[in-house]
Amino acid sequence: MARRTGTTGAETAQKLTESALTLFARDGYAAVSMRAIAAKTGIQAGAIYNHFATKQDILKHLLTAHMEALLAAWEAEPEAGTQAPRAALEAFVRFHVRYHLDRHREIYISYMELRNLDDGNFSEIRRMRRAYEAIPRAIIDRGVADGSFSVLDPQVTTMAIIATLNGMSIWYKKEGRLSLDAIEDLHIALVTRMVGATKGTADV
Amino acid sequence: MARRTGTTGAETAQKLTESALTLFARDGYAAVSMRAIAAKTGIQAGAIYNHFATKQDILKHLLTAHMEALLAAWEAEPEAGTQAPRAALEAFVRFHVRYHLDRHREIYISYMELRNLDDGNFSEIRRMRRAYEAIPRAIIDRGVADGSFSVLDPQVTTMAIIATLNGMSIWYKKEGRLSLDAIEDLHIALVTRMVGATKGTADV
Amino acid sequence: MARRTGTTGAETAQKLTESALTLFARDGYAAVSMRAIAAKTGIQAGAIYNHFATKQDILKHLLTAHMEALLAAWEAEPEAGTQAPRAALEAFVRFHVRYHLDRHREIYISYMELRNLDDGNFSEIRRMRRAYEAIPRAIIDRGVADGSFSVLDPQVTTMAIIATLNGMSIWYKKEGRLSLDAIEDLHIALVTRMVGATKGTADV
Amino acid sequence: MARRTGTTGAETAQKLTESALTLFARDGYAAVSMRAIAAKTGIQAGAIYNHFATKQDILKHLLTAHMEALLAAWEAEPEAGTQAPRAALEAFVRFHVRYHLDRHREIYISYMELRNLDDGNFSEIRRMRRAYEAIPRAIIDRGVADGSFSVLDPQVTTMAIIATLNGMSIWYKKEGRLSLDAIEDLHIALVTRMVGATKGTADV
DNA sequence: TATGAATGAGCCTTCATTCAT
DNA sequence: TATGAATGAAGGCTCATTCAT
Repeated sequence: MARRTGTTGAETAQKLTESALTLFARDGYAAVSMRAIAAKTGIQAGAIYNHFATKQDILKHLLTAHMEALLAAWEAEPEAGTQAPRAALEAFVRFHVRYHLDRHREIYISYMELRNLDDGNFSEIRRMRRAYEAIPRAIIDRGVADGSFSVLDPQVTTMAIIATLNGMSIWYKKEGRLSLDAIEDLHIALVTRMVGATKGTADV
Repeated sequence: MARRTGTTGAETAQKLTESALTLFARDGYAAVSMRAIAAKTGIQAGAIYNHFATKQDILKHLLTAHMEALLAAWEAEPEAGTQAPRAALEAFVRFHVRYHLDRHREIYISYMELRNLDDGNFSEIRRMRRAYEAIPRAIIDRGVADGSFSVLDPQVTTMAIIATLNGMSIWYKKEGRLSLDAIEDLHIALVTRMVGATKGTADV
Repeated sequence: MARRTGTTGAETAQKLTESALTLFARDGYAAVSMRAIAAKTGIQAGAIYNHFATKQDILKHLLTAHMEALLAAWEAEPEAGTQAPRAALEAFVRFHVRYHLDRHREIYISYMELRNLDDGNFSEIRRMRRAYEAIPRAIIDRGVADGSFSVLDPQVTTMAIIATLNGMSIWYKKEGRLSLDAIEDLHIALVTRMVGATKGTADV
Repeated sequence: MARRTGTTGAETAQKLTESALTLFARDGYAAVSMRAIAAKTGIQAGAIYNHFATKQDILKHLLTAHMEALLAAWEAEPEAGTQAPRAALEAFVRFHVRYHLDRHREIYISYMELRNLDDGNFSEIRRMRRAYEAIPRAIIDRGVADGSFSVLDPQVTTMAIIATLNGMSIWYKKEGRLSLDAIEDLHIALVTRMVGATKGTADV
């Protein structure tokens, strides 16, 4: 029939992305049907196409929006990237932990659904992901350069830090044993050790 | 329309698991069709059912076989778990790195396809995975107890180590910049730092 | 790829039941494919699922609709069940013959496809069938009670009458040797004899 | 592998027909797979083809064997067809009831699975069935000719008798309310009435 | 914008049958 | 004769997508 009174296209689109995010994270992109997304949203499958051209577009939108917001959020951090390496790394860890606290689903599909992106979309997301990974890498490089850090291999160390932080973003539950503050402190300590920080405030 | 001369069932079953492993790792369980597995194996889709009852069974077999072999391999390690914490952790890292060197696909699907397992199968795999994760955890606990290690939280540290090692297992390519020996050394160093090892031979 | 101009869902559903009825009656439920039903209806197989959830549902619908209509038609008969036994039995035979005249297929699948119903559906149809068979049984009981009929066993007599009438419904063809009136008269005579009617108008 | 010691082909073939008879009667020809027949027999599906060329052949064999045995059994009846109409009809009913007592399955598939026969097989079975139906028809004709019976239409009466007897063969259970003798007597009485027998012993 | 009906492709699985062993 | 592995076709059903309304 027609639009239900009081709803707007933007609202529907927003609800659709929310539904898709939940379902993709829970069941995986390939296992989620357009009908399932529509049902969770309270509309029929055909109506999705008023908002997204394809199922692929929904995934792309989810991942792009997440990465863009993530990068923008880091940019918005006060003094992002301007601090001394030790403080910068600590700030990055804190930022990552806090930013992903309510974004389990986003970070999960960001790593699980990459292979379901079409080539072009994949490249775009990979570019953004690399931009994000470049943040800790740059901090490490600066730390190595000024002697704050001592690492055997900056790239491997970066990968290990990213893996540790992403892993945590997935398993961490607010209701769990550890508070957010504790999680932050633990990971700052871990990361500090991984880079072989030799001086500064947060020594563990 | 019958068996081709010279073939046996065991051969076909083996080829099927190999095909499925490759395809599941590349495209994901849900995106791989029985026809695709059959085609890669050189048979018709229907013939798969002489070897596996369902598509789900193939996945289960792949994951179970991998986890069983992994646990058995660790058990077969000389002095597994009997060494001092520092040496034991080093041995574990070395084992993990070497064991997974040619098993990108297995470790990948072990983490990516868990959600595609039926409930019963999922529980079984999770149990085995926890058994594997208990290995570094036990080493850490021993190290904390005897003062070899200093960690803020043994569980979080274990998770971080697992995440680091698994991440590496996925991105590492033999033809890449780093040799296997280098990868081993780098990760031993990283993990040693993560546990705050305070004494012993492998200090970095 | 969408609805063809001028068609409606109700029309398609109606055509589907008609197609299924014909095919089930001719080839049997198990031997008829959804594709065959769709083809006879002029749509693709997948479109059937906009109207029926499963193949089983089509069969259930066919049988339920038939039995409901049959029972409702008897209820709608003037003086249904209020006449004297002899007249009531005659009315029932006449009703059965006339009602099934154009319903060869319905009565055929009602007896042939019962075993292809799922348990729940089977029970429901059996209940309705028993309600229909209770009609002649009640008449016979009344006739026995008031001395109009003389039967050795009311239940066996009822079964024999039902078998006779259903058999006729299946082999009778309008274009055949016998007119509808003749068929009616012949079966009234047969049934009258079967119940050992001892008095009344329709004596043969 | 090879033949299991102590079994012969004839034994296997016999067990196969028994399995098929049970399964066809219970689930219908189309719903029974060669694998199901093999499993019930204790062999693999492929081995069936040492005994029957096709699934269709099994059905044909079942129906042909049943009809041949039925006709032969009637031929073997003492004085078959030589008695006076009244006695002959009584003998036929008695024969039919007794012969089918342990042959629910045979008579059931004889009526249910006709449509699953290929054209040639169908014709052959129909010919035999007609030969069987000709038996009561001939008796009726003789009875009408000599004044023992009074029927409005011999063909319709024959069909009604066949329908009554077949129906009984299907619903009758040995453990039920009625003994075999009672069933015989009841049906002799019913059939006697249906043909309007005017004189003779078995008057009811 | 949304619905509901349709398409055409594809999916997992089953099946009758064949044949090397 | 029997097994076990294979084929090729088909079956019920789902799906992304389209489009008249």
